Amino acid sequence: MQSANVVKPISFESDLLFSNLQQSRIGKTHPKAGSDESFIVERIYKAVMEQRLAPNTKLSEARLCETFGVGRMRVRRALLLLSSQGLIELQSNRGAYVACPDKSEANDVFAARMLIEPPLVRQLAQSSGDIDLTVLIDHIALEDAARKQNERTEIIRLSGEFHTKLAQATGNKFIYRMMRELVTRTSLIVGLFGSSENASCPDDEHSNILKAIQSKNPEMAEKLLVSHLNHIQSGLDMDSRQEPQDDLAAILGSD
Amino acid sequence: MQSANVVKPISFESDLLFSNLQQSRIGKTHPKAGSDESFIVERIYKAVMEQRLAPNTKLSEARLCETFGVGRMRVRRALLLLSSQGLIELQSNRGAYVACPDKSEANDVFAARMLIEPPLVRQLAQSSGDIDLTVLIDHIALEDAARKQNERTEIIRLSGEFHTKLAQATGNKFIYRMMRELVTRTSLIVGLFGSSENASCPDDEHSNILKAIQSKNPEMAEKLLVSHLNHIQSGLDMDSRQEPQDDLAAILGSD
DNA sequence: CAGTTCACGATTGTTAACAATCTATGTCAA
DNA sequence: TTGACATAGATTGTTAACAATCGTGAACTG
Repeated sequence: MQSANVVKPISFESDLLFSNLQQSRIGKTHPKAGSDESFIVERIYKAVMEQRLAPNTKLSEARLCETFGVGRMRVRRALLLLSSQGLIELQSNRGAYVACPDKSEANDVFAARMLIEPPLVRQLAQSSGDIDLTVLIDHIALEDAARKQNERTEIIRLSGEFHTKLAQATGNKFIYRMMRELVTRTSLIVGLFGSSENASCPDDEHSNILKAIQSKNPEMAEKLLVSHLNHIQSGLDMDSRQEPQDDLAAILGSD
Repeated sequence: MQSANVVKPISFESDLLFSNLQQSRIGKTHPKAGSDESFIVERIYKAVMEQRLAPNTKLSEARLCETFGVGRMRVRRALLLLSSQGLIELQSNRGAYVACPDKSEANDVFAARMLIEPPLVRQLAQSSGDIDLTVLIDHIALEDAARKQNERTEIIRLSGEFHTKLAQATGNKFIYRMMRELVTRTSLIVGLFGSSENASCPDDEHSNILKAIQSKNPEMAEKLLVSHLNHIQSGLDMDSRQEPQDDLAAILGSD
């Protein structure tokens, strides 16, 4: 039938989600969860972090099935997990849509980050001795490299992931999960309310924060982080939000 | 058999989960998620909060199906959600078990709470004017009432929920979710490592914290909360953990 | 008697067909 | 032309049968 059809209708699977499908085959024998739909979650998570999956984009089951080559069950499980993380929203009998935070939610996200991250970096700076900071050091290197090569999506994602890795450096699973959720949501917000310039964090602010931590200066680390978060937030225009492209725009845009 | 045994080891379905099944029928027309398995999640969440569902208890699909009178699909969705919140653990081809935190996880939970809750109550105390504290005031009343009536499970649950309601008072969805997860986990931990006396928080500490918030005294509020958390944690004996009862003990105990 | 193997029952994982719901198109009437 | 209505297609929700896996206990062997 339509098997020979080269239509290649849309963007989001091949462009956004198919990229490097093989790599996740490696960690197959997870000692963890029931089945392995985690790679679907990871792929979509990554696409959101890189601001390629725009808010309100529809994620239809059938399309995800053929995209990832799995049955509907796996896809539905993945969608349920993503919705529980707040990355997507499930509408009854209507399908799954990438979450589209509003002004109020955006404020909540930054308020939550303002509550958590300052004491977090302060603590990191205090106990800098017995904590492994190589993750962060390596990460700064990755950011620099991506910036040099001008890889936009990579820069955006790494820019956000620096903050999750701050949490990861504490070695505390719960703090890590919380930050991960907040950072992901921030990425959606910046994509919605931000201009293209400040899609990523300013060049050396991350590096300065890390230096403050390394030199065991809690006050400085906290101060730099607070002003960093303020930079991000003030770069947003909460009122003039660019209308979230619904699925039509996203799909038709790729022909 | 041992039904007369005072131990009341409990069958988890009738005693723990069936109680007031009807009430959740009310909020049927949720504007939200795909289907309504949320009442299953809520019921199990509540049972964990009240320390009636012991860690490592097996939650078999078939039993949950007949308990809640729903199909396997709903149950599996509910289990997946619960596992994503960390309340239960899904083992491949083996089923779902109530999460059983170890020493290290317990430390992480308290570390995370020490990071988040102090700035949280501090903030509440600072902006006490424009924030609705009636939730907390009402809650204290509930706690007192439950204590007077000596309703053990109620006391335990309310004791934990005070902290989630502190977060709820901020009006910030994300802070609320984080605290809820941490408090739930704390409940599991206290059930595992705590003695029966300190299963609930000391009588008036919650009340004092609330008073400090109402009188807009951030320093006092934070100080009281920190010592409160320390009380809880120091009441635990991390080394002599009572062996978690597996499903056999729980299920067979009810015949 | 101890240890291993095999087979059975029970439980979970998967699939595919079916049912219900929504969206879009086309028709008809005002 | 515009609006409402009805029908058809597509999409999601549900169910039940089937497949795979695990735990247990009996039988067998050394």
